[in-house]
Amino acid sequence: MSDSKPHDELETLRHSCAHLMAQAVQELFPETQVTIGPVIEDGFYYDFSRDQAFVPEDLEKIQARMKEIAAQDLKIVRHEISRAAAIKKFDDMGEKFKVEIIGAIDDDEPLSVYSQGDWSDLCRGPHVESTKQIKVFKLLHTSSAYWRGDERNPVLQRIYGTAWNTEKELRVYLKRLEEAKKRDHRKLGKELDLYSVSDEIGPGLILWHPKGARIRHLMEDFWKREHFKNGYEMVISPHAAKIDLWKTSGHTEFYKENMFPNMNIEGKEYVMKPMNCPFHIQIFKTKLRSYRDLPLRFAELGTVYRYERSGVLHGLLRVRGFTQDDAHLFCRPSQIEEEITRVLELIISILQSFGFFEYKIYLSTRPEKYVGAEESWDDATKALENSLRKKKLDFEVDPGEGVFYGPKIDIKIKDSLGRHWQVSTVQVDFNLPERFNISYIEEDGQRHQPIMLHRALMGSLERFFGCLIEHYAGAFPLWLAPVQVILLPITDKHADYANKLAQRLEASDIRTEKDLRNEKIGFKIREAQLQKIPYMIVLGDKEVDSQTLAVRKRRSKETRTLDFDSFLGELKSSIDSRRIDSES
RNA sequence: GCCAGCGUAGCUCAGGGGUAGAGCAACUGAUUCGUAAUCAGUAGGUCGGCGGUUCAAUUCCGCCCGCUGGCUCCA
Repeated sequence: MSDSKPHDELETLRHSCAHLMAQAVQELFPETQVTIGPVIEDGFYYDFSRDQAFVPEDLEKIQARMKEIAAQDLKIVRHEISRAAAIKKFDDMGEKFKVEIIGAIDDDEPLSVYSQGDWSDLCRGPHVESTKQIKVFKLLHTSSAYWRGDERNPVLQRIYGTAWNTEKELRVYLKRLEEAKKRDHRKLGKELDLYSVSDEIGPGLILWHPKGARIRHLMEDFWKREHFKNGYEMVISPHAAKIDLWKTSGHTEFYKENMFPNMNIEGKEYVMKPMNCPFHIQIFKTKLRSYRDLPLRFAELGTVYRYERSGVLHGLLRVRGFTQDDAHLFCRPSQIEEEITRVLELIISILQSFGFFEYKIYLSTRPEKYVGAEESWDDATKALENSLRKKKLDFEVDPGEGVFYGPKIDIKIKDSLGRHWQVSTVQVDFNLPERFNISYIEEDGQRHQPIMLHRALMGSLERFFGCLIEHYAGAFPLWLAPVQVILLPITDKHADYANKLAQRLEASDIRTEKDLRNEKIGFKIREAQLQKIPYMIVLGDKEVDSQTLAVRKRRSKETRTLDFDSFLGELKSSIDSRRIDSES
């Protein structure tokens, strides 16, 4: 089986490698049935039907067998086969999943079988010519998956692997995996004392430790300043509301499976909020709005609670309570494009400030099931598209992938390891204005329904923080570093000078720590380095005598001797410009 | 939630049917030192929880909780 994308050479190799693996598995474990084995980013997987799961030792055996089969130089041959013959062939082999696959293929599409030695598989191809060409590969891990991704279907055993043209490419890839492991925000979160989750509190609920919270405050402060500058007003809403609000909004109908169950307060049902929008709408509704008031931009760092199945929780990236950097814009239809453009500008500017310069942007259009008039959808989609073009942002259209209430733009950031994370989103909403029956008075003196836009830039602060940790491998740029400077006196004779400097730095809003412990300087440097503190200041007799600082940066071993003012000047210029360079 | 694996000191991990061990961290003392680990000592654990098997369970079994890798979904 294969996906429908055109195959490049490496994909063909990987696909053939998946076949090679399937052959090895069936030779070693004859009771196993094959299903599908597509190419994925950086490798491939194959789903097998088998009662027992594969264990790591099995992977070694399978991999060894693959090497043997590859060495046999089996020619990989394609033949077309009639539908009836195909069904009979795979039915005889007891491959009931393959039979099912054939049943799902269009009648007019030719069926092909690829054989290598006595092993064959239904497959569209293409494949390499011989098993011998598959030299560089490694099986990575196993997991389970449902047949066709549906949990009502049988459970399959999946094996993931990777294949490359050269040993060197494989080594580079494995190195990248290792690097990603080192940068894992869960590992760094512990090592740098940024956050934790507690069994006693509950899974998916984050405790921000002082250093993590420090960064969060910096993120929030920056975010708020930028929003005030850009014509937003801050609102604050509670964490729970009566169930009726969510009935009106439609959440109990469309979002129920993601909501925390109701709680009963004096006989009334309340629910933790999974979104902020209904609250902002209530604020909009507290008075009669004129077209002169629009656009109205309500922003909130709003903490929401969503039920996520326990198995999907993941560090900071997938949690049950998180804070969205949310905003809802109410505008006239003619203002959509301008507003979207402004949102896009703000998104790009903020993401760049945090060090993300590459994006993948998706425009999702009307799905099959939708609310609102077709014409409004077309206009809004056009407005989104125009804004993207005006800002010269490359994007892909995801046809029919919009949410039922309106078209949207999603933005994924690319981190320093080339991984993509969904963060920003801008969505047009035709549903809530209708459900809550909101209106404003137009120039014509009549009530009109405003257009409502939802948008988030960082998405969730938790997730964004997780991305930041991994993007910087914990070595935050100076403006974000929880501790910016650490003072390291060589002996306790120099402690007074350190205290004095600390005071002066703190008075200038520099986040400063001092290490007055009775330890050798090498030890203090090592710890500061492991804590990824941007600036280490060594203070000994020389510095005290000359009233200077021996400055060592986290990324270089060189030290420079600076006076206080020029050191402070260097810090300030980096902080004020939110510099993201490898040096700071 | 489902499949698989894991859960031993604050952290990283070893061990294993006869009620536990290392390194780092913590604490105490000595050392006052110039750019990635100074030395010595002390203390620290109902071996995730609850049941079961057994003369005896941290070890074997069951259930529960949590974590990890996936499946599905999404900020």
